[in-house]
Amino acid sequence: MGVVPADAQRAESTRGARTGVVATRRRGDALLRAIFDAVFDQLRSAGYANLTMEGVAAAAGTGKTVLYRRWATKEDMIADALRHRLPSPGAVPLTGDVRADIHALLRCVQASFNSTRGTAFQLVSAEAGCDRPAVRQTIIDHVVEPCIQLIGEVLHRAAERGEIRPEAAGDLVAASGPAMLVQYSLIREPVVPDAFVAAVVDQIVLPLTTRSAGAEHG
Amino acid sequence: MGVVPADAQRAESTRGARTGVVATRRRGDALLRAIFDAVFDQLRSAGYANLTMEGVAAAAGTGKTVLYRRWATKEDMIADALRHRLPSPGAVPLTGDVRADIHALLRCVQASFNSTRGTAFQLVSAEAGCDRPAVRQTIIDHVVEPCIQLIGEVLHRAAERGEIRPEAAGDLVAASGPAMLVQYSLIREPVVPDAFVAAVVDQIVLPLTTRSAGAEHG
DNA sequence: TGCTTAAGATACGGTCGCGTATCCAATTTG
DNA sequence: CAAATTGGATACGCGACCGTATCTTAAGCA
Repeated sequence: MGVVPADAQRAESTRGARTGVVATRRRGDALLRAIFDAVFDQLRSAGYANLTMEGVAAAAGTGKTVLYRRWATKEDMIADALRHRLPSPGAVPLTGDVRADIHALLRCVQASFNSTRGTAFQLVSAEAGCDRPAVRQTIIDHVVEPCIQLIGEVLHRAAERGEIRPEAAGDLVAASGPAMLVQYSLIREPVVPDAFVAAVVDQIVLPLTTRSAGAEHG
Repeated sequence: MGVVPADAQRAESTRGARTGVVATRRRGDALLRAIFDAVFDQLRSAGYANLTMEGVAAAAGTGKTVLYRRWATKEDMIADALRHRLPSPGAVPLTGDVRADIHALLRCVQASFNSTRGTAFQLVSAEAGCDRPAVRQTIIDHVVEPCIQLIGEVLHRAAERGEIRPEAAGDLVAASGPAMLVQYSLIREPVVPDAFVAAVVDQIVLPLTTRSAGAEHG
């Protein structure tokens, strides 16, 4: 073996069957993109618990070798995939309009689901409370915390301008928007629709900021 | 082998080291409780992805045999553990007082975290968006949906009595409380403190129900 | 065109966990 | 106390996946 005509096998290789193309060999970014697609594909179909390097390699139409050349562990690979796909809340331009800014920041959280095929929070919580939270922290640090933080700042400045009631500029209100999106992704379906984001802004976050609301509670 | 004195080994068995007791053999419910403790222990320390039957057996001070006598698969075992440990929202007595009832129902969601060592939502989302959500559905069906449902009814009746604004009796407001608790458990720490539940009631849910709130939005 | 780099197939030993079978001993039952 | 039951310890074959090594060949570059 090894002396057999290799081209015969090559003709019906896995990759050919997947793309339908005559097996053009990918490199660099194109390959990387295919791998990341495969990662989220696998997360979605098999779940985090059952994701394997071999499965990802097969889904990407490549070999384990290629993966191990880039990442030492499964966690590294996933964390890297996230870093490439997750949006950056810090890059969201803020206008000063409370409604628009909160909406923009929540769409950022929404994008973190949709850009990862709805698996982002699956990842966060697959390791929740676990002793070694490897992947989990990537998402929290990269998207959720910054978004809550920025929403908090938006609220705080609005409160200083007197646009909203001062009590609304607290941690809980700032966290309410992201919480609703997470909830939706977990309970309903992985991908959060635009309409839901808008509904959260108008029926949850903004109502909490209006002048008279909640004065008698607390 | 097999003819060696078995008592010599028995003296320093795993179970003895764990309980400090002279290895009294458990049965029925006592054994079941030890197994469920071990399940949540393992979920917490190793995570859902790394939970194994052998690990649970070892942690419970028993053998795989005992587990397989009761459950066919890992998922069955975990689902059963949940069914035994999760609170029943339907059993919460409702008084008619909006604040008290919502508080009671949210404490039920809180209890679903704390009674499972904070692993309940870890489980929900470990399989979020996955093709075969085995364990996930148990928690959603058993606690989260009923709680949201009941909160919705409480709000609805309060709206009919004119105690809260009618728009607040919608799905989003009903879901906001549980969403905040899930968020906390995932982002901050697995176990949700009492004070946080109270803060959610008074700073999020109730403010959303007050008369004037949010009239101009949406 | 020839050289260098990296893709991708394949094979391999090793480990881990699965699920079963087997046997022994502790409880419970009558 | 004898019988029936169930807990508990191994042992074992099996398959999946890991991580590495090897080799061929396509892609990019000078």
